[in-house]
Amino acid sequence: MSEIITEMVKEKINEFIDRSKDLGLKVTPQRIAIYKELASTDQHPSTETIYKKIKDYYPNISLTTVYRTLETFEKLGLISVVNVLYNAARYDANLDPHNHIVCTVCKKVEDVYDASLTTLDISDKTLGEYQIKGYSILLNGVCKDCRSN
Amino acid sequence: MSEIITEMVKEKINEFIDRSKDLGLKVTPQRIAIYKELASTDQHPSTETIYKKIKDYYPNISLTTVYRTLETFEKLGLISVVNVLYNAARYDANLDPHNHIVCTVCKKVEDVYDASLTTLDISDKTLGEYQIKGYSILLNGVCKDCRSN
DNA sequence: TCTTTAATGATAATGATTACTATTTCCAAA
DNA sequence: TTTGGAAATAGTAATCATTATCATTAAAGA
Ligand SMILES: [Mn+2]
Ligand SMILES: [Mn+2]
Ligand SMILES: [Zn+2]
Ligand SMILES: [Zn+2]
Repeated sequence: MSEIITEMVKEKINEFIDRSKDLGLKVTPQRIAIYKELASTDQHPSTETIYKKIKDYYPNISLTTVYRTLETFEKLGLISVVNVLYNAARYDANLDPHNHIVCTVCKKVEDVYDASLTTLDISDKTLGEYQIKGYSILLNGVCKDCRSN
Repeated sequence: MSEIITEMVKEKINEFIDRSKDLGLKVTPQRIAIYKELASTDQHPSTETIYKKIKDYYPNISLTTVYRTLETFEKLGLISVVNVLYNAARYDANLDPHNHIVCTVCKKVEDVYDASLTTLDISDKTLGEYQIKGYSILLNGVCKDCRSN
């Protein structure tokens, strides 16, 4: 299992490197580390969380670099921001169509795959004044752990 | 028109006062001012914006009070938070079922009334592990002004 | 009116993010 | 393979939004 994940992550990193080159982004060890951490989890980590993980094996990476890099990746569409909480931004390297649910108690963010939520027809509905680009659905509830607490 | 809005707002304020009493909240001039500003607009203002408006006629109101009061109102369900941007929280006194669209350029937030978006069946779908409370849909696009720019 | 307790205002503290700048490093061209 | 220069990084200071603290004030029931 962990082997398979590692292989998948390796693939993703290679794709990431290719895309970086296409985009004219320099491929640095920091950027690879940041992308790798994000691609290795489905936890939607914050900047700080990613920073701490990398610190373990790359002790002199700068928090500033992590902030800047995540922002760069996001602007270029290499990753996405999961805008869920009112404090820290949470990131996601998974670009497959999906939505998220947040536990209102422990603030955990999990993926929700449901075709009926990713295929809403919003083209003509809504405000005619807007040129609609997309939408995101954020569900909220209480997770199993927090219910049994 | 402006007369009619004023009447509607007056009504809302009276309802707000009644609800406050029911909830055991003290009715203070600060609270009335904050609720009034929020009930008078469809712009989804931030704390800072509300604070500045009130300052004009109530110069010694404290920014802290505005923060604290909006949080109190939100916790009690008197208003809602529109979680759209990554910086400041935006509030809404309009509790009718509706969603929001953000202009990705100017960050304006507008209401979207569309029954098909407010009546999604999320009860059984999604993660069985969660006890679902609700959902919010955030559309994004470019507004008319920003397209003609 | 009096009393109690919640609410407020002033200010300090915190947490997340951004700005700045000197130094380093990627990488394309020679 | 070297090398020049632009891009990226690290370290630090600054900023912005929000929260904590605490002494003072005021709403509202007795
Ligand atoms: Mn996700
Ligand atoms: Mn609204
Ligand atoms: Zn939970
Ligand atoms: Zn706009």
